[in-house]
Amino acid sequence: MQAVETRRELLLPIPPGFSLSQTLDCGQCFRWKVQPDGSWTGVVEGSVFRIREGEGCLHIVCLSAPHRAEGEMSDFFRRYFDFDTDYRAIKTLCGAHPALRAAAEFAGGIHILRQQPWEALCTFILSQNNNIKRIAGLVERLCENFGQAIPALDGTRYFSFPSPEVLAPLTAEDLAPVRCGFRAKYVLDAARKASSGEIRLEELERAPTPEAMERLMEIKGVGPKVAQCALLFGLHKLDCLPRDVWIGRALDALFPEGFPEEVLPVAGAAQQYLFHYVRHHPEAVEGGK
DNA sequence: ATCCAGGTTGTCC
DNA sequence: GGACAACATGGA
Repeated sequence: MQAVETRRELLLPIPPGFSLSQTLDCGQCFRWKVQPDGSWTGVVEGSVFRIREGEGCLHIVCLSAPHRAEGEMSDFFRRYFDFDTDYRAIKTLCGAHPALRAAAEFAGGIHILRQQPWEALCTFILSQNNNIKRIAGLVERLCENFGQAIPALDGTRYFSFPSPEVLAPLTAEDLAPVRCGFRAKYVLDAARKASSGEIRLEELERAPTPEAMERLMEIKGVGPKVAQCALLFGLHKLDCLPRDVWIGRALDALFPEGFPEEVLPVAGAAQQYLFHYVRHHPEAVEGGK
């Protein structure tokens, strides 16, 4: 089946196993909201979209002024949703390990999104020592206060994610309305280093993961976990295995001998299955509770 | 009221 | 090197 596209709408066939709701609600992104009818609305790279899954397709509507030319939306979303990566192969790798197999069976509809590097870095700086619900609130207020308003068809106010250049000159007091507490100074340091070119996020894609991590950790408030999240979700480095409290518990309980070596190259995806699984089955890693 | 959340920093040893 | 409190905020 082929993608069907007009200037504002797109019917995009989905690969087997993909799940829109799992992908948008697994803690890798914070700007998609589920609507009462089950569709999702969100802002990606300055445009507003509404998406629903059905009949083996993604039904995508652009609610803002289309930024892409005719025919370009399908390539854009194929890439955003990572439809060209073979997740079946990843799940086959996971299948050799009972715990990973269970996680992959439960959460195997997840794809690792290709988010903007700056947005991924910034949102995961805000994520530290925080819960997903509140992270989403911080991100929303950051965008409302410092992003650009985007006119949309549905009468709702949407905002772009603020660029490093917009944030760099601000002070921690300026960020008060975001209510992100001690994280404000971290966001500002990241914005300054990204906007000055001291750290060029896009160029880190070429660097090996350990080297890219070292660069990112030059930013105040960026440690190994946030760096790995920025690389996994913003630069699609699938070998990253960010270790938060949930994943830490899961790894301790399920892989005391260490994470299976043959899965390491795609540990980021496997990790995301695990994360989604233990969030819904905390008893599976009982002991840490 | 105390604990916890997709952690990191600064300060002790 | 490792251990540990402190850090803002808000929900359970």
